[in-house]
Amino acid sequence: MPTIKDVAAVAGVSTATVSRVLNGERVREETKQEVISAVKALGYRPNQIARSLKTQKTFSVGFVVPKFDPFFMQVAQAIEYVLNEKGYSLIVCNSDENLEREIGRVKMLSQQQVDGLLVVPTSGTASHLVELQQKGRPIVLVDRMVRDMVVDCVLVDNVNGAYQAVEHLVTLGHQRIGLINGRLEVTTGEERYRGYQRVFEDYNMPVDEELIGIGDFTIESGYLLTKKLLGLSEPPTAVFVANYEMTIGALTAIHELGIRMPYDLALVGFDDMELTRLAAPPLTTVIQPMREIGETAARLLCKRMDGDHSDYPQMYRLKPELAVRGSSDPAWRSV
Amino acid sequence: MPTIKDVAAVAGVSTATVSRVLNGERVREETKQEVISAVKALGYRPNQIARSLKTQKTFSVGFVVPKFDPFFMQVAQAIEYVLNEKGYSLIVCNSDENLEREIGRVKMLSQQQVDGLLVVPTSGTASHLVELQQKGRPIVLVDRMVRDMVVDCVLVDNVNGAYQAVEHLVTLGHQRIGLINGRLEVTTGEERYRGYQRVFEDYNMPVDEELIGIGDFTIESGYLLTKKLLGLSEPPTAVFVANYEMTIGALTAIHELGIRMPYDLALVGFDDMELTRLAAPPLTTVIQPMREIGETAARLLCKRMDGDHSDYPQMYRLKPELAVRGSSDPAWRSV
DNA sequence: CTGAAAGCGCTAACAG
DNA sequence: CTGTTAGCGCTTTCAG
Repeated sequence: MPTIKDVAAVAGVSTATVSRVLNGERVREETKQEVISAVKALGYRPNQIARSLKTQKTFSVGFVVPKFDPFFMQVAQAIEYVLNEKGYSLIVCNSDENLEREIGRVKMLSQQQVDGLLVVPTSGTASHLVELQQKGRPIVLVDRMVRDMVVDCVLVDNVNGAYQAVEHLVTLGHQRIGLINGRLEVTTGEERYRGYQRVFEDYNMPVDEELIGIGDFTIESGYLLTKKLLGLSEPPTAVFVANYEMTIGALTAIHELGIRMPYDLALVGFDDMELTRLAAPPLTTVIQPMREIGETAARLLCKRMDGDHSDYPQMYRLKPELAVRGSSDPAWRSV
Repeated sequence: MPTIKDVAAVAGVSTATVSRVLNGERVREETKQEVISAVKALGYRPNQIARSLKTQKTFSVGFVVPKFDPFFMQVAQAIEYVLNEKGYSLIVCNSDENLEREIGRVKMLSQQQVDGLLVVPTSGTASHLVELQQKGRPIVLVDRMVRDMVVDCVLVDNVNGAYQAVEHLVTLGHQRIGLINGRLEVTTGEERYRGYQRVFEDYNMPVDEELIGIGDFTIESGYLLTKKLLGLSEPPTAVFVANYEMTIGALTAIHELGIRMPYDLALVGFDDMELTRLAAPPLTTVIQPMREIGETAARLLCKRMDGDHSDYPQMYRLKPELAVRGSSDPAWRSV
């Protein structure tokens, strides 16, 4: 691999001049051309590592997700797109919904000297993030928050999303409405739970604790909790499932039990993936703006990496939207 | 951020000694302890960039995918897992099924000095990859091949997968079998096409070109091609759809047209995602071993990065498996 | 076993 | 406008 020295030698100039040409600084047109042809002749490409060491800028950012699932990957795609526009590359890491691993990944990214970090935190603990932050690396939390940390974040209004979902079920006349949710330490879990509760408050209905299932946002746990709820002596007539993976699990259980939606059970799920419209019947879901989440987070991070610290800390609360379809509404008809 | 110098100063030793401790070389136990406590006291973390510059090893590898879709992300997850075990981090890039972008991403990764590269090539052109390869960077192609390049690759036996799918349909008595496929320049497209053809050869049946739809592996094109096939004066009685995204598109069209599977139309799709078992009826699909693809590719790359060039070039052809379910087989019953 | 010193490839003052 | 020079933070001979 040729270095800047080789280029300088071939072009008959100093390395400084080559560097200037490479970085678009003013250089006499003639010498510039010589440098350029030397670069071409050698097939030279600047070594980003060396550049980074000097400039303290790596043009890479990390994104730590709890899972490579469709939701986070859609967000990742949007992030990657925005970042690449600005010359950054994205290092995607999987924390596996496990704090130990999350800490490991963050540490690794930190040592790789990423210019910024996007994290979907696995739990409420934040010390490893705070540490990084204090070293001056911009961090933006995505989709989930942590307590005890002042930090930029891009979130969805989960309370509102859950509220819309459950209120919709109430409006349809349901009283016994089950909730299938993830761990409450995860802010999305806690917020969706709050949205659920709030509907009961507002409509002055009692909450039956028996109908509240707490799992871990996986397909498996959605499946198990649904089975459990439907096996109660007085099963719910409607269920709200608080994320995509659990929705898949719930559907599996429902299919298995031969339960017909929306007649035997009305269901509102979460996230608008392909599955949603293709299921039979099509699923009523709370749609999260995945693309917008990613773009917003990436732009905010870029702003911070550019040294613009205005309005810190900034918190976005993007609005989810309820799409009513056949799984909840007997009157629903395809367009 | 403290540097190795600071640690050396605090510990009262030279930077060389600190480096030795950090890298596990033999150092007198006593001095070692002093270094360790200095490291802790300062919260020191080695700068991977500086280390990389010296050692010519970045402990990062790139993965270029045509899309952040479920199939590639499952593969990515497996890759990430294996790589992280060995201390590497994974930079995931999206070529958007576009050669220009692919070249851009590869160039970026090359400048980031990744230690190795995993690529799902967008097209048959390979010059940008050959170039990198000649610079001594290990490359492993994943899922797709390119012509005119001697390179390690981890592929699926697509001919066989398609063959199984189509033969299954023939066995069920179908004669007019549609094919919904991606571009033939993409090797997976070409191979699945060949598997389709081969069944017709082997069973001595004529291929009706009218029933062959060539799209681009997207949901949209799966949708359009399905509509087109089903709108023929003599529509097929069965369809084989050659990837997951197109399968989703096909299902959308089928639902829209109110066609009942498997009675009006038998369908075999590709890839075993959640959707598969939850669709009504459950989908017969060709299952690709996504996890194995990722693990195999990652291990092979690691081997190359470790300097082991035995059996070069190595080509894996992992075996897909046909899962027969209700969308093709009237006799199918859920377990 | 440890330290001094060179240098990985590049950029950025500072001179000229 | 261009060259010289001094590092960025780390590893690695080579001496001691």
